[in-house]
Amino acid sequence: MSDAAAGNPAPPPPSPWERERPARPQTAPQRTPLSRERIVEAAFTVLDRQGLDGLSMRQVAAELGVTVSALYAYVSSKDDLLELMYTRLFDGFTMPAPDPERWREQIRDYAHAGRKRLLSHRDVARISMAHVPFTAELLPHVEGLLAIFRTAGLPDRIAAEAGDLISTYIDGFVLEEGMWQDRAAARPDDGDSSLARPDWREMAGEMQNYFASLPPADFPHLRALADVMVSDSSDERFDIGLEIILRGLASYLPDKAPDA
Amino acid sequence: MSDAAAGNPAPPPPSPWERERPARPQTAPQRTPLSRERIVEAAFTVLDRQGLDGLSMRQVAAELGVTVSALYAYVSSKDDLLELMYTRLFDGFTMPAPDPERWREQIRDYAHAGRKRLLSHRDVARISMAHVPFTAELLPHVEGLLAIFRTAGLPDRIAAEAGDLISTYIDGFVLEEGMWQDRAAARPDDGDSSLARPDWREMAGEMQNYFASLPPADFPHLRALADVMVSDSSDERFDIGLEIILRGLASYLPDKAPDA
DNA sequence: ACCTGAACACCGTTCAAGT
DNA sequence: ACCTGAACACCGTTCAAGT
Repeated sequence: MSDAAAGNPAPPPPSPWERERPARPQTAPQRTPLSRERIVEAAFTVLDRQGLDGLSMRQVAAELGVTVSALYAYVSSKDDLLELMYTRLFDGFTMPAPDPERWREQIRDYAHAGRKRLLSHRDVARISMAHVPFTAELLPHVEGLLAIFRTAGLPDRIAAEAGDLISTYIDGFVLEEGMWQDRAAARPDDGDSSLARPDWREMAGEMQNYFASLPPADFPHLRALADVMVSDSSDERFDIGLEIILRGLASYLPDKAPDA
Repeated sequence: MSDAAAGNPAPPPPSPWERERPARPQTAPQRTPLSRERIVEAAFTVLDRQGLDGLSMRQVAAELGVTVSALYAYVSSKDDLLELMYTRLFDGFTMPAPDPERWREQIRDYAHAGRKRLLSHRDVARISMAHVPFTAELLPHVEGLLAIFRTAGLPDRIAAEAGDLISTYIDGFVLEEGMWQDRAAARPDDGDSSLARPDWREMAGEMQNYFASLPPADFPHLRALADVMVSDSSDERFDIGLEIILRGLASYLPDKAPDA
């Protein structure tokens, strides 16, 4: 399903924020030659294996069996590569036509898809937080999001802020999820049982022990909330925060029931 | 005004997330010797001058007129230094005693103070986003925040999420502010007029031009919202997002008027 | 047309050695 | 007790040279 078929508008001209990139080589591939696509793919492989801090141009080159300098014929800088990775996360992601009767549900779907996207590769929330989606390829998504808010009847100044608000929420929430996972993975607890699967439940237990060890007189509320903070799953906690935002937005709708 | 005088509880024992640090040397200073405090101060100087990407241990050492290796007697790693900087941002910041009648105002004050803190040095929002305030020094602030929410009457699961939500909002908002400023500063527009003062208004004009250049048929909502997105000041936009969250939270209060 | 090799100017961190 | 110097194993980026 192409963007056009899904009703998404064509990408706009490049914005002033976009880095210029070297033109893509147009020759026919002979023997799996390098390409921007292959480089991005290799970068995701390195990212999942080593994390963002271990993602270097040299590692990407090694992954491709090639010298570092070879990459610079296709990619103008590491920042350019990161922007490419950021953009690729949105591949195949299309915005629905705005339905004023279902705007909450549409935003929920958008948020869930966004979180899923950010969880699809390690540390991509960190990459996402460092980028603003005002590039030619991503602007249609922003448009689609604003369309939902405005069609729902939100005042313009609220709709304008709402897009940023939920995008920031998604990025920030998944970023924190990732930090917990990293902390859990970094614990020298049970040796190298599994390098790729940090254990959330183990970390939760440790958190709970820590909160329980706090002086009750000094931290009554933290102790009272420790159970719910830890026992709720990430999915549940994500939905709770999302619902707070949705209710806040709904409060600006002119003449509907306050809790539709 | 000490923490105790303000009613803030004493710092708890170190949590499992905290990096252990070398013990602070207890000798009397002879001739402005190194110290953790001086290193952090120098780090902020370098940060403001070169940004987070230009903040290196070597630059900090140079700022102090000292060899890099000298730093490692006081600071166990660069991450440790960053955590120290993060913690220092909260110095002198105390939470008010929760007042259920004024919880919205108290949260607004907290958010404004938080944003001011993040704007006090360049790129600190990026540092903040990479840290979780669950260290001994910062836990009292979390406690104070949760106290406001719970005392106001919010259900536990909402209160537990509310702290994260507004903290993420503050960090994310200021992070974006900083990105715009960096973009504006990076523009090779009018030479090196002033290295320290990126021009928000210039960037806003450029954004507006860009939005105005979009195909109206494809981006009706973006075009419609471009004016308000750009003409509102950062302060106004921050307050709007904050108010959306506060209204969402208020909707969970049991028996008050929905719009107190 | 595509890639290599070598170089440049940096990093964080460690550790023996100086005073 | 405090700091230096040198080294190690890395970085991103450039550019002449190979094929």
